[in-house]
Amino acid sequence: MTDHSTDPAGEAAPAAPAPANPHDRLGHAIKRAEQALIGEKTRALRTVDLTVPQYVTLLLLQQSTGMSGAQLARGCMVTPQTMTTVLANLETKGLITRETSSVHQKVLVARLTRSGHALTRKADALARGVEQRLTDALDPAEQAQLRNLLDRSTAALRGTDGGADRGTDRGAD
Amino acid sequence: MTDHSTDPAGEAAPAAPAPANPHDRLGHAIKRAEQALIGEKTRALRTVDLTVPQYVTLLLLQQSTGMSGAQLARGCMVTPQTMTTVLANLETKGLITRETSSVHQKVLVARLTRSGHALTRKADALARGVEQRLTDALDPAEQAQLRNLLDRSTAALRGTDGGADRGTDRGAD
DNA sequence: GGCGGTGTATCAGCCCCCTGATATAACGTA
DNA sequence: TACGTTATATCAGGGGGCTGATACACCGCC
Repeated sequence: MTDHSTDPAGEAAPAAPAPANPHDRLGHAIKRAEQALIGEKTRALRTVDLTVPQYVTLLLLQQSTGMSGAQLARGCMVTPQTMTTVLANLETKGLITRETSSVHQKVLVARLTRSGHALTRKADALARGVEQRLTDALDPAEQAQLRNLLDRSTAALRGTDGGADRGTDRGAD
Repeated sequence: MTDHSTDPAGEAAPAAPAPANPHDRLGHAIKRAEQALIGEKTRALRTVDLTVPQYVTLLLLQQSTGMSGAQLARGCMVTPQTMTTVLANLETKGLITRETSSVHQKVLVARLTRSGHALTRKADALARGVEQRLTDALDPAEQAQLRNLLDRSTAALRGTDGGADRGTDRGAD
């Protein structure tokens, strides 16, 4: 949209609408990168009518079929409740089937259907395309550097010093 | 928690529950860092009964009062629809007031109330505490490096070469 | 003066994600 | 065998985010 200088809420905003952030937080850069990543992936996957969580779940199932909902939740780093709805949506689409485990009456294991396999391959190609933009923009040394810095940031954020528990420990990837 | 080796869905999962990811994507590191960041901020802000989007909105209003919903949406990088619900929740809490702009009948401008100002200061202190963990873990050179790599990643992801529009162009921060 | 484009706000519907609570199945141990 | 622990799945409720669609106000142009 470029920008519109009409600014109809004019009676305030003494400086600019987005003034130079006094706390130009490093966290903001992380957030923007993640937002760009998930946004582009969402756009790419929309062409096959999949959301990002749905795609990640399918990918996990392609790698090792017959996982339970709880396993998938851990693998996708979401709560079991969230995975329940994702799986329900995937089943509605006919991409997976769920049946009780042969070794545990309570467990529902999920498997890709034929069309689920096909769509997963298509979706993965699309998602890799987005990821490719990252690896194209950074040389291998920079990629390693970025990964290192991010991992250290993650560790620092997750406390390890705070002492308190992490609530639902979904971080135990 | 830790891990349980029972693995009741056993009839599948030929390898481990979370097999070494064949595509050990860089994007995953970004996602994890952002998830840790927002998770810790959420935890910190819960003590003052605020969500992250609510806090960001308050912070924007503190910096320049009287912004419209659309301006706030752009500043927070969310859609106007989302901002509508955030503002409604903030108004219910008595932290902001909204009134029609003097220059545009259609526009509702938001202002912090007295308690809104007070809570924003408290919340900002909490959020800064989380951000502090980042700056403590990385020396200044590394921080600059991380910011640089993230910004380049964001730019690469957002295309600038893809040519297509970005859908709702909320990226115009 | 009428008209369309732009900006704004909001409703509706859907998905994701969380916390909290509940119910059931398998396992280990007394 | 009875009991408690663990893991599982699911329901209920709420916040947030998106797209799509609708409605109103302003502005500029004809």
